[in-house]
Amino acid sequence: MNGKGAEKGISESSQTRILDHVKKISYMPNFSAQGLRTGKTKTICMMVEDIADPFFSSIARAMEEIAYMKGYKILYSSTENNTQKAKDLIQFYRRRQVDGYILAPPPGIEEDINELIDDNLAVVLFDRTLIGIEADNVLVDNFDISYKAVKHLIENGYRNIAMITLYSEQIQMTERERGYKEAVDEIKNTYFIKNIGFYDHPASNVQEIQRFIDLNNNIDAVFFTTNYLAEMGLEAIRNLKLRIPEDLGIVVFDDDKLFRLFSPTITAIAQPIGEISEHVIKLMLMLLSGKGVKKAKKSIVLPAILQIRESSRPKSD
Amino acid sequence: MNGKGAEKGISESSQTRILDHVKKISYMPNFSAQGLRTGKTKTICMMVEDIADPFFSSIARAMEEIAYMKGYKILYSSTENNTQKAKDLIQFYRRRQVDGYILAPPPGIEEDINELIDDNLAVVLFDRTLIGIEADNVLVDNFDISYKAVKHLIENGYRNIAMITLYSEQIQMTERERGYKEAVDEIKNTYFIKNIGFYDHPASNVQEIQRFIDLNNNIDAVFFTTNYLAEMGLEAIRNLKLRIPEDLGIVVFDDDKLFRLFSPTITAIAQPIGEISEHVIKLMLMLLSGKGVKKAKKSIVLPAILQIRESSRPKSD
DNA sequence: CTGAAAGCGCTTACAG
DNA sequence: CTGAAAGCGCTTACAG
Repeated sequence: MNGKGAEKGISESSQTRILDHVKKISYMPNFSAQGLRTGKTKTICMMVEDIADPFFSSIARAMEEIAYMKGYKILYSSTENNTQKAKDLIQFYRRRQVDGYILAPPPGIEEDINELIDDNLAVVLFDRTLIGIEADNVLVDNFDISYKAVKHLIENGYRNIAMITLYSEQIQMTERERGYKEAVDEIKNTYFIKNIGFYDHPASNVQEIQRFIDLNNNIDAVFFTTNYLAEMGLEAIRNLKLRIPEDLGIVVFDDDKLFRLFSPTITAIAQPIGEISEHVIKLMLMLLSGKGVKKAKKSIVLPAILQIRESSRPKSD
Repeated sequence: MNGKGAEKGISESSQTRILDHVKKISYMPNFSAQGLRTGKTKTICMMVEDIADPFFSSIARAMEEIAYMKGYKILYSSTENNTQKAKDLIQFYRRRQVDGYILAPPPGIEEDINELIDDNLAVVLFDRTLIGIEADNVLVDNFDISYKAVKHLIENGYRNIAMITLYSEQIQMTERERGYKEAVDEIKNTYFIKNIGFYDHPASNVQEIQRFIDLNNNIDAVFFTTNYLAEMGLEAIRNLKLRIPEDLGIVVFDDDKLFRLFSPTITAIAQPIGEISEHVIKLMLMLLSGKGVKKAKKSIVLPAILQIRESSRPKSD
């Protein structure tokens, strides 16, 4: 029944007879019992900021598919970027003895992650890392693609480029900021940066962005560092009755299926969902198989793609 | 430790002493052992068409939150509307002894669902039902809101209204079609219906829709019965260089966060995500608590909301 | 090589 | 009322 009939020297006919009977009574091993005996549950948990975010839900879908083929099931949870909720979730999953942890970690859970690793549990981080943690991780080259995106605006004639971003010390965000700054530095211009709170009310954020754009009316382009900031920003721009890209060029970090259908279409940075998912699951399976546990941790950095569309087309003036 | 100290007559000091120690050694009961002993796993599975679809991922997020507070964890899976995959998943979850099944069922799994119910497992359906199944379910009034949506187009002066929908016998889709037909019947006009295959290649679907609109050039409005059909339809309309709503009014079933930011903004039917999720979890918890197991099954039908925007504004001619 | 027995960590029925 | 023992369904080390 474990597929080792041949090497154990059990006759073919016995094997078929037994397997037929197993099929007939539709025997299915009890998972709790297996879990109790082996300590393995064939379950991997995945914690992201928000499972309803298109980026994370697409990743979830892709990972689910790959993991399922390997006999693993994935449990999803949304951390809401909340440190305490993430800590609680980790405890919750430990009780459930999940085999592996795939995390897009919120800030402040360094210690909890290190405990997992110390206890020899499989951990793979993605989208971001935390300082002081040695874990396998899969990242996108946030700095490089952000630099390229802003550089693209510059090459198309935009000069006073603003960045609208979160108040955040998280590495994926600081890297995006670093890319923006490096590109702006090359034209020796000043930064126009507006920070938004993650937990603030969307309506007041729209107001904030609106005021920012209005006050800095020399701005001729905006780089939004996340999709939901862009959503609020597009509303602000609409309220201000500014034309895209004539009055304001736009580039957004994270693509959306609908951006290519906007009028004008929206230039966006597309993260390689499929590749990220594949690498994460591959690293996870390697850890679960026992290989690589003692090895040096791997950090995989993938390139993202700038989807150039109309919202950043060359300035005519 | 089970909170029954008082009624068992254990002194307060002993209680605190024990609980303190429990906390110190951070004891956590083993879930597999509990599951093995009690047959309960405090886990609910949820099977939807595609976890990356914004409608389903929003539902997932909302359900996760409610269930988590009640001590339940949710396992998600995408069926891809594939009968065999759904059957496999059900078997997979049975082995794992999940306590409850929340399903947006694909066609052809009637028997599997009835087996679950016969075995006294908790089952709640949502988004759609299947004929011949007696299970608790939560639906949206697809007929009513579709009727209202098409009626709204008629009231705004549109006369030759097309419907672009899936080839599908699923109840949520046939109800949307029925709503369309009832509204068109009232102006005694003909139906313009284009059916699309769920598994066809998106690019060829865009071509199909384009040809349909082009050939029936008297059409002055389109009702898209799902969000992804609208996505393809908007691309087709763009390719044909038709103006919305001057050349073609638009209403879409399922709202998208970005529809209000389009130019023009897109009129859409918004399903009550929060309410659906609450009702589903409530029914599920009722079944899991043992109440209502033997009771007649409940069918809850919720109203949806028509978000009227610019893509369906009154015709001026 | 094979089959019986031990034990994973709980919960609960039961003897004292 | 309380504490020890049985047993959930597996897997695997071990005796025969």
